Amino acid sequence: MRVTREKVAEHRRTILDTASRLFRERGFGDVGVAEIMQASGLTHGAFYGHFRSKAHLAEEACRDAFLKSRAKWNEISSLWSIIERYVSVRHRDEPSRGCPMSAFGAEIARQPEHVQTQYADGLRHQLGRIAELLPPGGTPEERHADSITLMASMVGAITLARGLSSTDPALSEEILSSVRDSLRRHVIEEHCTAGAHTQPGEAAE
Amino acid sequence: MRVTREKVAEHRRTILDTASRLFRERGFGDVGVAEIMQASGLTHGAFYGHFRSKAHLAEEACRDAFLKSRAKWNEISSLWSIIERYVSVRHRDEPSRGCPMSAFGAEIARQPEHVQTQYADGLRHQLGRIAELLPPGGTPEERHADSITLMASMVGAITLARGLSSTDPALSEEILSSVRDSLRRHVIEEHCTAGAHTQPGEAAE
DNA sequence: TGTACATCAGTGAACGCGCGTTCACTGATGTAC
DNA sequence: TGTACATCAGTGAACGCGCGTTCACTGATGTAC
Repeated sequence: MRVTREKVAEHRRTILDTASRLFRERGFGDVGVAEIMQASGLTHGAFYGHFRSKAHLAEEACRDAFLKSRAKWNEISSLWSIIERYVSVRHRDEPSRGCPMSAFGAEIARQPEHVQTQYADGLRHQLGRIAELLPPGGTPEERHADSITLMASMVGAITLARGLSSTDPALSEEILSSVRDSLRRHVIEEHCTAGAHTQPGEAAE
Repeated sequence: MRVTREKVAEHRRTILDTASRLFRERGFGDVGVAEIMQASGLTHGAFYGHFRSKAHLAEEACRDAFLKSRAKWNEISSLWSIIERYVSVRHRDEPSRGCPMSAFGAEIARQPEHVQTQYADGLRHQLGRIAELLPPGGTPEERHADSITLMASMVGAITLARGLSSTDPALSEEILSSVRDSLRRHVIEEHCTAGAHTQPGEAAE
């Protein structure tokens, strides 16, 4: 049965939100069109009125996940706050609401190129945001390189911590705290004029 | 037709090698039993004479991938050599012969628990090996924490670099070189007595 | 060492199942008068 | 504003396909004499 134009737009957004969430939680391959539609309160047949294919949905869902991530990061005004929230037990346990880079992991490299393009765009934006929040100092190239190493540490920490959360929760949390502490020291020592060159143990909050 | 006992053992090893390679290259979900058997020179029906199920093969393949990785790391006697080889274009482009941690990424957390257990065991061994190679100094806890942060950086770098290698190869290589340089500075400056406290730019090879 | 037979690794057809996708149909919405 | 009809979003059965797994069968291997 036909529905209002407003409902159509609403359904499309719901499908996109649901897909963005489920794909991050369980990957592109393990989530089917039927499941996404059912979780969106519709039947699978209606899917192709909204999206041309599952691959096209994956592309838009990837873009959507990065947009949501960007919105969060733009609301946070300090680098340490981003690190603290990213490298956390909460983020580890909620991939469906978390960063697409950590959620998609190795799988993104096996997706169609138009999906990978969304990933690349999103990643560049996140790196830019980190560079903005990096304490002043250094050339643009150095700041860019610092953003990259910081991002890699955060993604690696979440990836490893998630892989261990069921079978070795103690080591999983240790990974998060070790990387978090290391990044705190790094950000505070190397860039903040106030706390520069203090010993790791005495680093100020 | 029946084959010799030697052939049986050889077939099992071939299946395991092939699976270990294909799973790392394309993930557990995207590689089927039939494909593994065909690549091993057998028909799919023979599979269940060697393994109880695909999940059991996944467990053994995960274990096998870590054993191969450990063997490589044990042959390398310096931390910088491990970093240099791990955070490289070559490793990025050959996941099938590379580190299972970077290859499995987020997917490992969705595998059966007995597969995740192999992952946890393997990860602990790799961390131990890094701790052994870390320059002397610091408490065991500090050395353990250092191993973790180093491992996280390496895994994050390869994961991100692989996700970008098709759509933004320049940034992909930049990720590898930035993280590699950062780790070289970190390892040399903070631990090596000879090169301690030199400026990043003048750090010795 | 040679023969007769039991064992069993490998083959390939077949199983049920869930996947992405298509399509004839339904009935409420949007539109023309 | 009210009526008649064309439009089209959503439904659910059906499509071909590949998946993991099973099984009757084959024929070379291993073994008992």
